Amino acid sequence: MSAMPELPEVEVLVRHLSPLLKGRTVRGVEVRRAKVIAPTSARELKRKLTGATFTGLTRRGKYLLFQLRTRGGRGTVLVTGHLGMTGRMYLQSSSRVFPKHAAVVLNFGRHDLIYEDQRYFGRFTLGDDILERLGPEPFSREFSAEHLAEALKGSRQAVKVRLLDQRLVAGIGNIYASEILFRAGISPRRAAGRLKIAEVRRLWRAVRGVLAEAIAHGSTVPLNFEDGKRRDGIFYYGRAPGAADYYEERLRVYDRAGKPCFKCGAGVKRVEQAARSTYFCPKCQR
DNA sequence: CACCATGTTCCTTG
DNA sequence: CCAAGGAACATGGT
Repeated sequence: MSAMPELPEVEVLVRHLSPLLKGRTVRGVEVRRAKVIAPTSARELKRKLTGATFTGLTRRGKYLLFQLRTRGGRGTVLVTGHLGMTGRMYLQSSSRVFPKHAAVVLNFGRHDLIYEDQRYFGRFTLGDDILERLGPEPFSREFSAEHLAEALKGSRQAVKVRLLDQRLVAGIGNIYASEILFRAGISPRRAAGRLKIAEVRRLWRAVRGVLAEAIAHGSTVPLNFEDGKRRDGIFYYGRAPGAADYYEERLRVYDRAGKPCFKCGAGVKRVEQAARSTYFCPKCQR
């Protein structure tokens, strides 16, 4: 399976890129796919970024937030990035030959920041307006068990589908939604508003636990974005670049239809919810 | 060759 | 009006 960036993957990437970008000044901006910067125009992006210096990179949900200082040092520039399903961002030595699906390239002189995206579902836009639509960060104080209970209350929607709503809590995607419900021992098909208090608490703990473990694991895998082959070693599986046979399964249920549940041995099931795959153990998850 | 995969936004239906 | 579901986006893998 290839890599789909959800909160943990973006967090690991941000930790990796942040120190590499800090202090670098943009010398050139190449937009190869206007779609990913819309509604920003290429002209505007170039004008704002050229000569600006990176001061910080943070994460909000699955979004990356780039912060820069303008040439004179007076103003600030914000750029919001999203990796969609197939986006990658990495720094490499400058080259006139860009990767096939390079969408935006920032040149720093001897190095380039490449944003490539096979399907161009991601984004790289000026401003941070989009972040206002997001609910709380899962590790923030604001995301409490009470907040979760309140957000689920009265909803007849399946709890799995609710977890994907970025206004409820930011950063959970289709893969970790299944993983979280498996850990919580709750069926993805349960109506969100029907969960008992104890179940909501278990779910809340599982959200933090699953995401935190994924970040911790991803942080142990050395990143190597310049080997030209696998650029997704950090995602979901721990596979260190150059160590082809090091393979550690991290996912407990996702993509395991028909295989035995790690807890009880029963067969993992796949169902479709809101046109997305959901995996769960019908015995462990009620 | 037909179908499936991920995330987000937008549109339609109930 | 809101909830829920599905399509569209683009590409490659099976």
